[in-house]
Amino acid sequence: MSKRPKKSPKQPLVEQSGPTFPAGLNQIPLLQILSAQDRQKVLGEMTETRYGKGQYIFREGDPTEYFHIVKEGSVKCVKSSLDGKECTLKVLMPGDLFCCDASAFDGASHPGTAQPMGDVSVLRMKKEAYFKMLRGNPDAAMEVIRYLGNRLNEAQEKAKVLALDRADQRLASLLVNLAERSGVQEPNGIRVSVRLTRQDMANMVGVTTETAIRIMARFKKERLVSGTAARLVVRDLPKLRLLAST
Amino acid sequence: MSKRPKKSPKQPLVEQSGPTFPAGLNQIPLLQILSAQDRQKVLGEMTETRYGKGQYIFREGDPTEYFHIVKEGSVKCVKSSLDGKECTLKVLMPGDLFCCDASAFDGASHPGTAQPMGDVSVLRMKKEAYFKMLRGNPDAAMEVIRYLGNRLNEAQEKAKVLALDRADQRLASLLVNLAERSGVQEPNGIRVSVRLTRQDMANMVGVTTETAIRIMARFKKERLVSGTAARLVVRDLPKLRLLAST
DNA sequence: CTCAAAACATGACAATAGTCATGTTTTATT
DNA sequence: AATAAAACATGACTATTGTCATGTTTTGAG
Repeated sequence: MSKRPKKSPKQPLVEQSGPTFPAGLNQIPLLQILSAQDRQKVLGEMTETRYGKGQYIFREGDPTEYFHIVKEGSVKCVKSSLDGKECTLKVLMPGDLFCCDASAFDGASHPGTAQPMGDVSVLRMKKEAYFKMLRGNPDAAMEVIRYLGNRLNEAQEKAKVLALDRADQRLASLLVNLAERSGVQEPNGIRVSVRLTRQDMANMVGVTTETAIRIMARFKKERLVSGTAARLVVRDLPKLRLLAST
Repeated sequence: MSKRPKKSPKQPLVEQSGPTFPAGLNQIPLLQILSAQDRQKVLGEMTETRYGKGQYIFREGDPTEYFHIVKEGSVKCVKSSLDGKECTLKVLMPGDLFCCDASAFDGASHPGTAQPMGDVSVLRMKKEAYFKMLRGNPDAAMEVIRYLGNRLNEAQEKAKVLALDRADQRLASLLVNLAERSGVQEPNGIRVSVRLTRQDMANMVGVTTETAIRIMARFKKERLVSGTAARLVVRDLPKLRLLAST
């Protein structure tokens, strides 16, 4: 819920074009479903692009031309209101698809902004090629349906939390999700592998930065979490889970 | 956000089994996409069921066995928190699909409750038959992808509104949506064709019933709306739209 | 290493929305 | 038409969260 509009990006996008063959393409369910030859074909049609801090993958209102897959790093999906407040709807991780949906049809424009969180690498493909691929691969189409259904459930669960829970409960839910979905076990707890400032967390649960700071300070005092931003550790998952659903 | 748990339903479901041929099957994009013979086949595999007030189509936690289409009337998708508060995530209208998604896979259970709003008629189909149909009909699969994508965008827009807007703005958004999506032009405004009490509206925007009543009273005084429940009329759509995004 | 920017922190106060209590009106049902 | 149940309404008070101001600490770029 930050009010200060973000500075616009300075550098042009660093682009590494051409067919992408090797590397960490495991982790991507959609590609693994394809037969070896279909996968080669699809990879030949995809371009890998890297983005860094301060850049945008695309912005709210831009025309929709590509289907995307996160290959490395995290990408946040953000929407803004007219008065400059913004909220983060989803953090995409490697293997996540975006613009695999309706916005990609109908010649519409992007309903939100996609922003890298640190350095990321994204695969993308012209939407026409993507649709053709889906039509020719029932397995791929079913995988996309499964994926979108999961995203829809997730989004609805998020709406429920926003509608019914207090700020501290929403933050607790967020921490539980992060620990479960991107947590790394450590001696003193579960470290969240994505760099998240209090402001980021605030934007994810619909509160002001000050409120997020105050609640996190309380959580820290109660030994539920420790650390900030790059070194955020969940120390008591059960208690947080309890708080989230009380 | 009602706290009083709803009374459980008394009557068993009224069921009208067997193949469903005629009637208002226009309005259903997914069926219209199919070839005449595929459509006949699918209709032969679908069962029409009617539900009335106080009944449930399915409840949160029930096992997922069927794919559903709303044929007549409106269905609300509801989630509850442990302490009995509930929120309405979506009102489904004729042509809307539900359980077309991931929850239907994985042998999972329903993430929310589906409740008729007044009398409704629903078509349903065993999920195995549904999946088989999708695999054999790329056009149908693409339509479901398109549909799910739209639902996801809608859910994310809803999350944004819940995260960033005040109660009166959220209610204004709701009224704008209702007027646009189920509105009937009338001499003094746009009547909302779904019966909606203040409590229903409260559950849709994540406020208490009292707050919804107070805000609606204010809107009435300002001539933005008139009427209650069965006769809710939006009198000044532009002003509401403005308020929603201010 | 330096220094500016970003992130974190905290207090005082204001605005918003929830809670509880109570009463009236409307709506269905017999 | 009678009557019980829902829905609508309103006041008084409380809890939660936002706003604004100000200061400290941490981080990252040069």
